[in-house]
Amino acid sequence: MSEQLTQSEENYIKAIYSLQKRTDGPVGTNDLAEQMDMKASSVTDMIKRLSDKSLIQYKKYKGCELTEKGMRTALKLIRKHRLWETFLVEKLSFGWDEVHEIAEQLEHIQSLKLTDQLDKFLNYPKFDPHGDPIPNASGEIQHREQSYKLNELQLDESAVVIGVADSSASFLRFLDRHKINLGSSITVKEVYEFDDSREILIDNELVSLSAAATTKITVQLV
Amino acid sequence: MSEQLTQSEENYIKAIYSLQKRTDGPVGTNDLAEQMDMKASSVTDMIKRLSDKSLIQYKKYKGCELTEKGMRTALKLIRKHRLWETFLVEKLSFGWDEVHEIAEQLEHIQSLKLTDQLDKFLNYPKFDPHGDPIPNASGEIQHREQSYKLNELQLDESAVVIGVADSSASFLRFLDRHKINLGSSITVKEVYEFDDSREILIDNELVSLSAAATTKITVQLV
DNA sequence: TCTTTTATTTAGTCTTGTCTAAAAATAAAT
DNA sequence: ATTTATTTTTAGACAAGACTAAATAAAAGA
Repeated sequence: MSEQLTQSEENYIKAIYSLQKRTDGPVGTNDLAEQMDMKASSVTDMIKRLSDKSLIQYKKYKGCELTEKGMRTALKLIRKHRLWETFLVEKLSFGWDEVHEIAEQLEHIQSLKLTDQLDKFLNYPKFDPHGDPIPNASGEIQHREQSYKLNELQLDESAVVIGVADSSASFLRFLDRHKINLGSSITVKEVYEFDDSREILIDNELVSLSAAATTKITVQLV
Repeated sequence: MSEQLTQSEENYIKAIYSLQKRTDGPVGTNDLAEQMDMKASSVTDMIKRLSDKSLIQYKKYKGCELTEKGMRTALKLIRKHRLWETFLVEKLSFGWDEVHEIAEQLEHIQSLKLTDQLDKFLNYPKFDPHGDPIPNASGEIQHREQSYKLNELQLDESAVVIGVADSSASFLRFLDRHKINLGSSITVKEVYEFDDSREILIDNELVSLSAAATTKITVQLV
């Protein structure tokens, strides 16, 4: 059925997926090159290979887009990545800032059964440790109800943390040190207009968060 | 400290380790080529690379042997392989005939912490699902007490199965179908001299095993 | 010992995936 | 609309890791 892809090909597919989702429309060679941390010429080469395998649709100078097949491939990879991250955090007690790199390797392991058994072992989680949805075995993604960024909340509104918009190790460590986790309940206790920073009540403790921080924290009203 | 090896290099190291253990002495290029399912010329190339990285000691036309450093590398790989096999069987309910291939991929994942956390999660197992010893974090292997092959047992002797000398899927399926597992208690109820086959009592059931089968089953007397 | 066989290495080619430098196409600006 | 700037592609090179075919060293036999 699906011919084996190299790790490199898989990485390109994932990058195209995420750029495509972000900008909605064809992905440019330079943007892809930046995302992959590679030179544009290398990207052109790979784009041709992926196009030959009909994983993407590609017109010279016009950027590329995932085909249906490419989309399925991307979702499988994302599924694996997020399941492994969940495993690492929940079963092997890794911090959520430590798992990305390792999951980046684990997502390339080839075995449908492995993925599905892992899913079962973790009890079919719907969201990973960063709050991102995990596609199920058919590639379907469970979408969240209306969510907000923490900086959109007004005085005295309460919410629960469901995700982060920045998975850099530095930001995740920042959250850890402020005891902010997935599932944490928070209440806005003060909004300072001059810099849009907020005082947040979390676990009976008051912390002050800059706008730079609150724009990266996704919450759902309660 | 230890520079990153490619998967290919790691596979060669493992193959050299196992041949070296089997024959005790320098490993010939052709033997290695056969083990790796590759051509001798390719092996010569790789041997040079590994020698440059001082993982093996190599004299032209004289075969190769792992250095201390190469030995440590091999033991780390074997540790990872066997821990993953244990994980797959014990936590993800794989059959012991299904795990080798997947562990072959998982053993290349780079993260010391991952390996050690996995070890802890599995409660520091000393032996893998095939009865092979798992090196600890320092590369030390716990050796078994005196063990025998099942074909060496005489009438009415009892023992417990601790390993197999053939990990082919076909043989492991054979064991599964005869309900022979690691830890199974067995008693020899009959020895037929003409073909050296045996009747074995296992779980209150009598099964007949050919010499071909019994020579591949490792047991410890009880 | 000389010769034949076998094991090993060398030389040269191929593919994948990267690069640099240069050319060509598209987009932006005057 | 013509020039300038940007983006993308092409051409050619290189390293890793495999191959085939040919050469050479070592081992075995007569």
